[in-house]
Amino acid sequence: MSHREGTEWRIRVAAIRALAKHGYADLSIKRIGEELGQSSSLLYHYFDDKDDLLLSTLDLVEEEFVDQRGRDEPSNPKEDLADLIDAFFDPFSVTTDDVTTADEIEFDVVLVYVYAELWAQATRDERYRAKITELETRFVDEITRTLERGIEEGQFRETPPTKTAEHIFALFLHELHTKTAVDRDEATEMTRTNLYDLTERELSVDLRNPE
Amino acid sequence: MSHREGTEWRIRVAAIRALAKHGYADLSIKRIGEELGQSSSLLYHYFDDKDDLLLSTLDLVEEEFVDQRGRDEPSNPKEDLADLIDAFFDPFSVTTDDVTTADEIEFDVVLVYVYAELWAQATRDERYRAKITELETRFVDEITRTLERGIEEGQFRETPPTKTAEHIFALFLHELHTKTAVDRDEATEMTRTNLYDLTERELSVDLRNPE
Amino acid sequence: MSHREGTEWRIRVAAIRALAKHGYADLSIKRIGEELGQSSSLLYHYFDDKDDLLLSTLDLVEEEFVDQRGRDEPSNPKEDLADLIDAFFDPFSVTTDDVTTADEIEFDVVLVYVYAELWAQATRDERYRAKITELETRFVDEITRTLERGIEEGQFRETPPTKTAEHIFALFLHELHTKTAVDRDEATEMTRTNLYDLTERELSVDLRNPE
Amino acid sequence: MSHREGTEWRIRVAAIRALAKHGYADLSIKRIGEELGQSSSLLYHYFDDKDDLLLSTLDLVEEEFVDQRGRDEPSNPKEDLADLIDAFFDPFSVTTDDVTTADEIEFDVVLVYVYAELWAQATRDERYRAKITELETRFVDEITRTLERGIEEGQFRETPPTKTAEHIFALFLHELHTKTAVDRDEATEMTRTNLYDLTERELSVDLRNPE
DNA sequence: GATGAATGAGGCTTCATTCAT
DNA sequence: TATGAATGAAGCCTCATTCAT
Repeated sequence: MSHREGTEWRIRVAAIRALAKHGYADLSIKRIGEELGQSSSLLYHYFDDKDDLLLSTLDLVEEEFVDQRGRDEPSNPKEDLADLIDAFFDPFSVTTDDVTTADEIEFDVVLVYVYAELWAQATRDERYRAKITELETRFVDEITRTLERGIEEGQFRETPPTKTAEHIFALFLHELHTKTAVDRDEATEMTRTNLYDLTERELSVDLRNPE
Repeated sequence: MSHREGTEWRIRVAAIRALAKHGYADLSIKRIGEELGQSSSLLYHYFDDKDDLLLSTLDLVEEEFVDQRGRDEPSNPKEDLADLIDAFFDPFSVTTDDVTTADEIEFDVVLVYVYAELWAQATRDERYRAKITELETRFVDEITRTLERGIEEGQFRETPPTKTAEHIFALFLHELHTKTAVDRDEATEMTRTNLYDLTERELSVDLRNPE
Repeated sequence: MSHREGTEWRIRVAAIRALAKHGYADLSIKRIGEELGQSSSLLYHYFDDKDDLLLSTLDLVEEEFVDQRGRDEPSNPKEDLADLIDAFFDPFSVTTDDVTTADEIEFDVVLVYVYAELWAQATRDERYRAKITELETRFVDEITRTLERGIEEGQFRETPPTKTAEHIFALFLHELHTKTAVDRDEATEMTRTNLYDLTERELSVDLRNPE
Repeated sequence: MSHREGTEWRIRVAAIRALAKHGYADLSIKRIGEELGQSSSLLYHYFDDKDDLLLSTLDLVEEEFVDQRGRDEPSNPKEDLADLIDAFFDPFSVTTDDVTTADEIEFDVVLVYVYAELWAQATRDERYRAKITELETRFVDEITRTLERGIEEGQFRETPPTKTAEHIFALFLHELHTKTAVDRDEATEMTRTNLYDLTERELSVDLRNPE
């Protein structure tokens, strides 16, 4: 995949890693250069300015997401839904401390943290908001389509797919938030339970016990 | 109430307003001074440094929250739950643009935006994380207690209160996120629906149609 | 005179000296700080930015000019004209090398060099152009008024005062230019001759030989 | 004419145009590259560094000047003087705004603006001063020679040619200055008048009314 | 002949903070 | 209590230049 090579791509990756490590508020051009292992002024050959680079970072998050999603052919809705949930929850097995400290974190882990990091910017900058909106729309759409397929195929109970997809996404956010921003261990334990209860009730399907 | 007066309190309020207006990443001592209408060096008489002030800001968020909660005697669990939900959703009738632009925003509106603003910091700074954790614990506890009271009084169906409270909180987060960080109107419309469906199903109570 | 004191005034003076020493193109905030003997960031307490400071510099040139002019009561037109010419030519007894090297140059000498330095900016920046225009207008007006007085009093021959004043100013520019920008010694020697010939012919008065 | 071709010549032209457009203080290698439409690093094949290029730029100004002058055989001194004056005044029919904005300005127009731009540099850099000195000497010499021919042929009154030539040049400078650096319309109108009065008086010849 | 990658130095400006008053 | 003066560090970005291709 050609877009996974070249200096421009390396800079974007460095920006993402630096963002995960230091956070948006403490992210400096200098630190991106350090993460890159090259002169910080180099990035001005490839991006207009800091904002341009950071915005493009969100494109990379999306590209990765698309690549990851497009990898497997959709087949069994129930399994697809389970996979999607796992893919979302997996990164959180890596703790925040690891992310802010370690040097070599797997990329999909880092991406989740970057996402959380840029929420706050989306509140004030419409460019960030537009990108994040698109990303989430895509994500929720994919859940919705999986639900629809399951309903068509009679695997899931009939339920308003959009509403249920949004509900699932809400529980994802809860997980993301409690894992990254607070120390409420009892809460994080509850997310999956609530998620499985939800699917059970809404879809009449139990994702926990694959028979 | 003594803690609502004096220069120290005014500084904290100014910090909160400046935080809501500019965001954590673009919050400077100078801007707090501007919001305060006094010299920025004044705050060094009352706080050790910027961090100290900002941290103390979270105390104020908590104080306000406590005051607000403690105002009314708990009475009817169903009504209490409905009030709690309304209190959370109300601030979002004020748009993000208003918050970042206007000068005189009602305080409880500002607080919600500040809260979203500080999530990201909590990821990296344990002091923020501790405060936010405490705040959320308190908030979820209150929901839990309300549910427990309702169950005791037979107003709600028997349900694991902690789990359900956490589920309600997840939907609160969803609302907070979609209202502040993305333009997904269809999503924001769905939050309340999901919330009411949840209470109906879990608690066998319909908060929408007070008979 | 109160405007001749205080940090703001000292900064403007430092800017002027640095401008004379290094020239507009090589004038940096750092160098102004060095000339001032204080931190370069200090100037941001008194001026919005570099441009603001430099523009204000021209105000100082004007203030000095006004003060200098307003010092003596106008009396004898012939003597006044001679004084005015001397005041303009005097600074050029200090060579360019002195200005760019020495530390303590008399202020009215420096001002002339600053003036030449900012011409080029006036071509591109209307704010500079406006200030320089005003300054020159004032200067030529004063020459004009002196001529008018001389004509009224019968000391000078009847001549269109505006046109002659402008002609005199043209010869001033010639002096300024040849003294600062080129090594054409024969030209500089000729300026005064041309100037005296002009007054003799136009005004029927010989400024060289006060009888 | 070989010196009017090739990449080196194109680079010099680009430098001149960029100089006229942005001014010396804001002239960067990058901008020259943009004006050239090629990579900025190209110029390091033809010039040692920025200074070298800019200095060579003045050679081009001189070459153009020489070409322009050498074009016609000197014939009638009176007509030659009139032509010379016209050639100097013509470029100023193009306004400063045009020069700093438009893309395709006639070359002799641009040259005048470049000349004014480099005065300030000549004050501090002897290499610039040497070139500008030579250029002006040549220019004034040509005026002087024209005057001498006119005197020899009896077309002009006997007058010290050097002094008068310098006086004419002073009025040229006045025109250059008022047209480029200030908004003093009344002054620019007066320059020609003064110039014609001068020739009439000094040379007993009226350039305005060719009978 | 021509380019794009790369860099270190330096540009302007904002920042958090201290201090004397 | 409150302020304005003052500063050093750091921020983002542009610059002139070199080098490999």
